Amino acid sequence: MYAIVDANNFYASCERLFNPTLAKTPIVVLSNNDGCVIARSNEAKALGLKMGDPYFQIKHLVNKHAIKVFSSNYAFYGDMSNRIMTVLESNWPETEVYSIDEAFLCLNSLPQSQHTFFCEQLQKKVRQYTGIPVSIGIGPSKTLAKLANHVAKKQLKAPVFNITSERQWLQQIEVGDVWGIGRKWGQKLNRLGVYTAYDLSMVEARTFKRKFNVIMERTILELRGISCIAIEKSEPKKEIVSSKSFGQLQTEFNPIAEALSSYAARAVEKMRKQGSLASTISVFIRTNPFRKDLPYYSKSTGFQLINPTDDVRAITKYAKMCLRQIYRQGYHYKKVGIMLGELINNTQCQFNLFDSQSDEDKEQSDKLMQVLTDINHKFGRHAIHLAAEGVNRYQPWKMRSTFKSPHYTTNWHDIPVVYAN
DNA sequence: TCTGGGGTCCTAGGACCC
DNA sequence: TCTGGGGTCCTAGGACCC
Repeated sequence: MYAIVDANNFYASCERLFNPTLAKTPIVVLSNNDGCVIARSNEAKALGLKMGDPYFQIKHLVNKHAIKVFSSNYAFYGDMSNRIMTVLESNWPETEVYSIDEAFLCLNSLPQSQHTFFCEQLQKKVRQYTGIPVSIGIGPSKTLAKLANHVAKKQLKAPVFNITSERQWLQQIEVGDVWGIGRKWGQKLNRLGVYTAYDLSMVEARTFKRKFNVIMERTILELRGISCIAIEKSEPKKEIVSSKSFGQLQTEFNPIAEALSSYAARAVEKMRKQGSLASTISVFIRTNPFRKDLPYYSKSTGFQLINPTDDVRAITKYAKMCLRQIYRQGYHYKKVGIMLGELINNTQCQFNLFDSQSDEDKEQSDKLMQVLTDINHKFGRHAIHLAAEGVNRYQPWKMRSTFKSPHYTTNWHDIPVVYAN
């Protein structure tokens, strides 16, 4: 038996948390660069705003209905996420953090009769300790728990729903809303006469494995209540990507190299946090695919490192080498990014037989990197960085973030002040 | 003017091995 | 006429998730 805890309109709920006057106001949160809608409060959903709508296309609705708009504030959402996960983990041992706003619990060690009550208590506790409303779905497989959560939110408007003895709900759920069925598969299933979650649970699993793949077979079995996907403990990432669209299109090499250097630093930071070294590095660059009036260009390149490393100087140097290979003058670039791959544990590094780097070099690099990490941890990200990231205050490639809320919970200067009379 | 970022898994096909 | 059987590794592309 599984439960899935899923925050309601997570980013929108976070923005509301320190701004209670917005309790009834429609809210949307935009993606990086203030590009698309990625979160909506219930009021905004009711006004017909869709996930992924480009902001510039919905601006008229924003004005018409006085919708409150926020740029995404991941430092804030990430911190709220940690708080929620801490509440869950300290109240239940078998939890799996599944995404920034979701966690699975394995309930097998609790008697069936207590599942619903336990989750109701947990739901209240999260609300009380963090201020964020969550919904919990319960079922005999992860897929059914997700489905129960969907029913709780969309149909019942209830905080907790246990689908175990209420399987008739499967007939109410469109097959495209099933966890693991995306747009393409949803359409293909419709063409095969499968329209609801119930329909899918009744098809012959082996036939559909042939028509799709083994993931489809598992989803079918899971819908029947046969659990095929267990709780997974968090593994280190196998690859780490850092990329962003520019605030304005870029044509020159230098600002793009600056942006790339800053993403490289970000990628290294993430990689060092999980204790890995990169064995491969690749860089990609592309123009804006939506601009039909400008020539399109997209290219990537990369290479294998002889010595896996987590030294930001080395990785930045190699990244810029890659960029030099693929940069062409005359294009309007929209995005650049770096990918660190074949990550290995930094304690299991296999040294190269023909390694020219001495042990002292390595030791010094390790120490230097640790000092950088420590300084930035103490004085804030970016307190110290490579000059390659740029030293001018004006960075034309920086993303737009026009409507960003304060870092309420992660920055001393942004902590809200409350006056009591 | 304006359209996100970061991941994982699976399959097919080609190259290669004995 | 007829052309083995069994395997690994790599890559590209497509699908999915949040």
